[in-house]
Amino acid sequence: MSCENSTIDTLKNIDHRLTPQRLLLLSAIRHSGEHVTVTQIYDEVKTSYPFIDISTVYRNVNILRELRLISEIHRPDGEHLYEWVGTNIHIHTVCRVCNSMQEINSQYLDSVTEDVLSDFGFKIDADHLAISGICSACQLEPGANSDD
Amino acid sequence: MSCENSTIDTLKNIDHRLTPQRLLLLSAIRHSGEHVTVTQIYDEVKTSYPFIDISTVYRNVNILRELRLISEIHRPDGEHLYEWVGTNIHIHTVCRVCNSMQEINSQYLDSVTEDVLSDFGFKIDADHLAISGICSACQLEPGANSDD
DNA sequence: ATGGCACATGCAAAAGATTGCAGGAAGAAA
DNA sequence: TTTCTTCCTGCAATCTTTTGCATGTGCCAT
Repeated sequence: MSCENSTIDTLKNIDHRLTPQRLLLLSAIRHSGEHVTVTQIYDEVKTSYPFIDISTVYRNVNILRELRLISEIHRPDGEHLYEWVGTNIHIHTVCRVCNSMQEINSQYLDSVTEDVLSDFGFKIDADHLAISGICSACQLEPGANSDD
Repeated sequence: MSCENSTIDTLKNIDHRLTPQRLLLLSAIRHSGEHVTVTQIYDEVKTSYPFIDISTVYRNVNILRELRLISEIHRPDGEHLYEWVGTNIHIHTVCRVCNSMQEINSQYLDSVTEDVLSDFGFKIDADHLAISGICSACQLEPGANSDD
């Protein structure tokens, strides 16, 4: 799996080890091509290594998140999703009615990022934000748009 | 407690009942004046009504969130915080290093909100967003700012 | 004031997520 | 290859959050 090389370097450079479990987990997230839950990762890894423990998945997911190799998205319904952070940097919109997600270019945040940095010195992570709202389809549904 | 009147109306208008537990819980969140966890709400309510169950707190917090009477903030460390949604509409910045939070005016999001609405038809909830990043203090710490 | 319905509550059990620990293994050095 | 250190894993126990159920209660209609 040559596509894992940069990841391997990233891990090695900061004193993290390449265990079979971790590689399988990385591969499962990377090749899922979408946003996955801890349970989905667990189930996927179990198909090739049935002895893996769920706590290993939780621990690794947190480590990879801290290393910013994967990003964590909080859906309005509380579910946590994880996705590979590749070269395709983007942010998400998440509909709070139907939970659908859409990727949008992170450049949409450029002006906010600039303003907040100059006014507060706060440096926004523009690479894994999930913005809650209502998608166009759900705005057409009667009642879905009532914010009163 | 006259300040609860508008809340009472909001609940009554949509088929939700005013139980003593719910009122105590509402009051606890409203008068805390800051962002609180489920456990903090539970402890606070218990001082005046020791028989309340933690599941009641969880259930009510979710109901109130769906009604958008309170907002839920996801800290980078995974903790969920709740705060009263009053007239002071704002968004939060949350430092992923020290977890400190700062309120900023939601007008900072106006341009993004406009752009995303016109380009995708997605209507952003600009009233309870928590933006992850690094605060000015933590940017000065050696190592905290390494994004490589 | 009373009756009835639907929602809310408390309890207990289940499901989901985290943590401590002892053994095992990755990676560096010789 | 061998040894050593440090991190990682699986297991079990624990903590947190959610859910099912029977009972209780707010609130509308009468």
